[in-house]
Amino acid sequence: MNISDVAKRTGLPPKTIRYYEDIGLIRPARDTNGYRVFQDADIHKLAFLGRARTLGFSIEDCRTLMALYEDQDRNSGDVKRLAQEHLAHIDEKIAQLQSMQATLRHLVRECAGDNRPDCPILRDLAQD
Amino acid sequence: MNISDVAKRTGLPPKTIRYYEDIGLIRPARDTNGYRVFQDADIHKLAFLGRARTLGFSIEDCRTLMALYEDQDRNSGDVKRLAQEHLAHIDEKIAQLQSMQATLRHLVRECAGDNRPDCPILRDLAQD
DNA sequence: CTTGACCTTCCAGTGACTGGAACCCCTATC
DNA sequence: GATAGGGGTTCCAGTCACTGGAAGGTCAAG
Repeated sequence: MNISDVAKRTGLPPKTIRYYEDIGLIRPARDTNGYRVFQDADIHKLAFLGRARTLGFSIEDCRTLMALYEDQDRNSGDVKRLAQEHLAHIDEKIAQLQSMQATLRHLVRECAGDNRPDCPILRDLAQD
Repeated sequence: MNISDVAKRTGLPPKTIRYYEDIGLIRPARDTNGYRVFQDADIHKLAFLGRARTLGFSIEDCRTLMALYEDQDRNSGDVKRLAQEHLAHIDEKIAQLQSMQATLRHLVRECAGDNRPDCPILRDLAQD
């Protein structure tokens, strides 16, 4: 299979697939003309990576997760720890964003949003 | 005032303050020795920028907000629109993160996290 | 006069792609 | 056989908002 077919199958853009090869996450074979040839195993790996990325794991986490996936002697504890750390990270980000959200919602509600210059949002930013 | 004092006062690292000058957000004066000399107005601007950044506004948004702040003839509607767009962005991010959070929480709960290889997290990623 | 803490500029790296240029390959059609 | 198009390839630069580090100038204290 060529790269654009794989892109359709996995939902990953060709550029991203090439990038993943670049950084050593996959190693597709090559045809005599230099084109990448993807086997089922490559597609499986890319799907795995895509799913891990949509769950927000970093590329380095993905690398680790793939290694664990391929290691028959892994400990599920290692996977769980990674996932828990990532989850903690996400919890933190959500909290930060929610704090921004609350402040912004409040300010937006206060602001008339008309053609006059008076603006509670700017007043807040300037901390009057 | 020198840069490290300003850093303490505003909570922004010296590197960031220099960067903000680089991209034209501030224009501090210079001493004869080449050192930056910060006036109250500069510090005020930096505080404004710092606050806007903690609310998650992009640098370009900050530039626009500062311009609006300094424009006596502004319309608060322009400020409000910017804030609303940004808020929508944040809402979206939160929703994404919460979806990841829900999935990860579930998977982490399912995973034994012991020394055996069986792992629901990896099973999910591989979409068995 | 030296030490150490400032300050300066400039360059490179971060993460995870993404856009674009320049070029090769393959098939179909005129 | 020429050409058009739709693939593929590599490589370089840019994104965003800093951050680290090197190399060097400046200043106050002892």
